[in-house]
Amino acid sequence: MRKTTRKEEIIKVAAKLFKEKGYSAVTMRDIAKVVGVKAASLYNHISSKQDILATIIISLAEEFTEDLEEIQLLDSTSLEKTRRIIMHHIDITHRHTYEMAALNNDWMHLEEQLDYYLLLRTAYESNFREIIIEGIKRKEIVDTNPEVVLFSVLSTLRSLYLWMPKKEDVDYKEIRSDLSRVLINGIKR
Amino acid sequence: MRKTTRKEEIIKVAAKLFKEKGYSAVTMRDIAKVVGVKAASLYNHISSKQDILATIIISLAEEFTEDLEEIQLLDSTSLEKTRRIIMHHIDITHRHTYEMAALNNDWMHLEEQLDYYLLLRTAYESNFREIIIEGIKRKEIVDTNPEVVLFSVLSTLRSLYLWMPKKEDVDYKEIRSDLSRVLINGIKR
DNA sequence: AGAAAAAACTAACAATTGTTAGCTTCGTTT
DNA sequence: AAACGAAGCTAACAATTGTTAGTTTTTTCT
Repeated sequence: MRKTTRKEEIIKVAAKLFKEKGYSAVTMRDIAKVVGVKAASLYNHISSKQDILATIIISLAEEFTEDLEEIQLLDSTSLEKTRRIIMHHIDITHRHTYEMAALNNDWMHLEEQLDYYLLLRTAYESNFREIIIEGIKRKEIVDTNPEVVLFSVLSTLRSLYLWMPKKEDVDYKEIRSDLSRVLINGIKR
Repeated sequence: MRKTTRKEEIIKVAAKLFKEKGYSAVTMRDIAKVVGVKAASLYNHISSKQDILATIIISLAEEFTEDLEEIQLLDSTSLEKTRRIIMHHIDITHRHTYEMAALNNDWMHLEEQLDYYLLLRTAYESNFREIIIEGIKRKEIVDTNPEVVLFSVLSTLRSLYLWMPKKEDVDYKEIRSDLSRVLINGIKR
């Protein structure tokens, strides 16, 4: 049982608020109020508002990158690799629901780290696209514009954070199996 | 050929900026600069920043509502109704790409009109859900949690605005047929 | 051409923003 | 008990925000 530091608490609170109103609409005073502290006190733990955003987004983006690199090395069919990407995506979203909102909606407010983030994102999409193209070649995946296949899967996964928390009544593993089935059905040949 | 009024121009420029940075991060001075005018001059045409946002979101939400009500009255299978919803959604996004971003990301910044917007959205989702449930009953749609089916389709459609403008090279009608095929494949029995 | 209306401008406002400086309080270690 | 560092506080700052008032320019209509 790790004890969460104040810094981690601030970042978690910030992520939750960013999800509700977006980075720009959240003030340091908003974050401080939820943490139970004055705004100036936050600066004993973090160096800037921008720093909070970058921490949230970059660590999440790196987790996605690592997962995908691992999957690429597997000796599996393209469809199986795609299924694993979907599963990982659902798992990460389940663990980091608020952070996913920032990743999706507030990345353009990154400053120093913007280029690095875009690099990670582009690489992720390229690698996923390659898997899909390979799957189409091997006749595992339906012969449709690969861009459309990539988009239809990825956009659903990326929106999952909006929907995940509302459905705690529905079992998480049930969602995972139902959703991956629907997504795979859409693209398998 | 209707001549676009200054008010319409302001709203269009605002929508484009809202898409790029989000409502909260866009200032009246940003909008004014693109229009080619001083910020104070905007107020000869619109009554507030909030008014711009509400105009964008509510008119789009009402268009979705009207389309869906029309589809509900049709004497078709559930799968055919779903196919039409998908087509309409793609068409609207094609015509109002920037506005879709505000609808998706900035609705929470509505004030007076927030409740009305939520009413429209809830009704839209309920009506769509009913069509899906009916389709599952009639064994046209795969027997999966209807919430998952609804979400997987709707989240892809709602993200389309992010992707539509990049792919002007791909023919719009080709996207429409490819994407609707993938989505329908995912859910049909 | 001249009047009226529409739309632009300048200047300013009150509020809110992220952040810093300097000081105090608390818990821990010696 | 004394000393120290971590983490809180108050007060303030310079910049930016949406918006208004008052004035001037431009367009429209007779």
